[in-house]
Amino acid sequence: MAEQVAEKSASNRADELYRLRHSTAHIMAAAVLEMFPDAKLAIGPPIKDGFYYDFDLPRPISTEDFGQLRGRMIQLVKRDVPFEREEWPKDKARDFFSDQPYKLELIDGIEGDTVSIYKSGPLTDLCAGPHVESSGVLENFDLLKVAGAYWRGDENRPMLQRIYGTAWPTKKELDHYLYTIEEAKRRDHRKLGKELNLFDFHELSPGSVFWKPKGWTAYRELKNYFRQIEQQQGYIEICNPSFYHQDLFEQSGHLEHYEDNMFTMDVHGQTYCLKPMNCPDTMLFFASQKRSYRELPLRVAEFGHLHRNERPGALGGATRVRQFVQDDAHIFCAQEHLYDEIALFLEMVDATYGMFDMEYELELSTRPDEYLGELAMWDEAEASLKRALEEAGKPFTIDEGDGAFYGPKIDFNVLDCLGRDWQCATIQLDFQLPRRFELTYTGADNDEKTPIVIHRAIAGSLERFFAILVEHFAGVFPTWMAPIQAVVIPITDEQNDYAFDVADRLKQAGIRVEVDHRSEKVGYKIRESEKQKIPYMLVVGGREEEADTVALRTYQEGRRGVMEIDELRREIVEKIEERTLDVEIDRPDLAQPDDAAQVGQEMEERGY
RNA sequence: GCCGACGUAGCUCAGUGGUAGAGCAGCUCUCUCGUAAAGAGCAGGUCACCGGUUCGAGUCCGGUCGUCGGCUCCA
Repeated sequence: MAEQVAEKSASNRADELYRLRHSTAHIMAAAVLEMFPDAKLAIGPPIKDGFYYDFDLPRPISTEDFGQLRGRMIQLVKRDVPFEREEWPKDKARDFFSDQPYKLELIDGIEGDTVSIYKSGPLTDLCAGPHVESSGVLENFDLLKVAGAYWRGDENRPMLQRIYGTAWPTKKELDHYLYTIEEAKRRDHRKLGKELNLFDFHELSPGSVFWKPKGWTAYRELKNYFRQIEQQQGYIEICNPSFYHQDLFEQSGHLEHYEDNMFTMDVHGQTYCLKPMNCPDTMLFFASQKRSYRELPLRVAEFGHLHRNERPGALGGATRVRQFVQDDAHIFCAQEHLYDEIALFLEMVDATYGMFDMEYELELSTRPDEYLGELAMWDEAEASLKRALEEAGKPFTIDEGDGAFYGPKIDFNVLDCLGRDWQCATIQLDFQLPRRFELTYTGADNDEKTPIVIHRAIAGSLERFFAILVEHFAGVFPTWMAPIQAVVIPITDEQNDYAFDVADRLKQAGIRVEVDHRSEKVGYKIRESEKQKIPYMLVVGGREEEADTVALRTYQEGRRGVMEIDELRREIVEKIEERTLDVEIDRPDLAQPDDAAQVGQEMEERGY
């Protein structure tokens, strides 16, 4: 019952935001028409957090035009122009929109003999509605950015200019939203990566991460974690080459489907390719010896370096790169292993994301219209996936028909600080690849059988996952991942020897510790350590040296007072060994006022 | 790849056609200091790259590369 009420109120809220944002889009279109009477209008829907409208304009528009555009919109809001709905026969609409080619195309796509029209001030627009009653309530908006967008999302059709804006019922919500945008920029992994000296980029290798010592240390810790849980779950790890004769990808089918994304090179008259995925060469591993049913399920991990030739405009930070490593593994198994393998993987994903306190969403994609393999196999595989999901007790959505032609899959999406969702973990069943490589194992009945392959990754791209973690933590790594876990700060040069002695004692326990022995004041060194987000700061002066202690300050808790070195060492070592999440995940900037996230999801589901 | 914006010192950024600037970081010296910035001095630039206009280009124009925001694609 309570749930129903909540649903209803979210619905009302979604309706309100829908009307508000959709109407603001119309007001913007009206203002654009005032500025550019020849503008051709495309579509202007509400979206999560705001709205956009696509235009075909006589000249490029830029944020420099926002002042004027905003001013004209405010005028329309102040005039409180009503939104009036009319129902027109299609012929009348075609006549009216005769110089608006995109509207004409939309009219042709609408069912029935009539279309609905909304008039608001100078704008008469083809629109299904609904809208607010009049524009007076639309005062809490702002214009955000301009972007290019293809008409109907088709890259073969004209490129339009899209203006993005945001709109809220109250000034408070608008201000909060604008604040979240600023706050999100502050924790952008590209900015933090530079400030914390984690990684770099260089134009001589676009789309590649240059790992610096600090970032590489944290990255290695992350990779070690994946190695460890895989090893605990009975995975074996291999390391194969990065480039292959193209025949490998001919056989796997990648050349046919993926060639545009592959780097190829001529080697003594033969064509070689950098591998874009680990699957084909893992097939070679399986085929490298005679296999028995006793070996199954065979879980083979490979942290291979992958190269994909992304289009220049698609690159971005460490989240979208040309070379990366996946925490990839392929499980060779029989039909009867499917359920257990899927269930085991769901546990691993949940444990990992839980360890980082990350939210994620699950989506099951089922058999597409064009598929390969036997129907019965598909049905059984999908049933296994569904049952594992249900028994894991996590909510999931089903995307019917969105599976790959070679098998169904589950995708796991996590949200980054900008609210973008990234596909990280994935588990895909594959009935085709083993056949293409003619893989077999000997069954208990001495028959040769074809295994099923499961592709799976928890982080997906380690580079991307690392970037998401940086944003998630706002640069404050838990102690086990921190590049420098402790810094010893002598108060004067007198304590330098003692400081190095303390550092040595911690180093012996495997703790990453440095001594800041520069001739600077304590305050200065503390400030530097705070800025570098070092979890443990150990101040040593005359008193500490005398008593063989340190004055402890931590990033999370501030001053903690004097501590014995053994006790401190135990505390840090335990956190490292347990991989304790000893940082607060600070999400105030991610929090939406009330239920905007739910509303956003609902709007998405309705196809707004 | 497409649309748009941007590219000046290691970093953050000033510089509207007439001698390339600041803060921080770096180096040297002084200070030896008790929990988020001590002081002084020095050094640091082919203004992304290529071409054009001009007596003269960081500045104007064209191209290339890169970065960013989107679109398309996607881990």
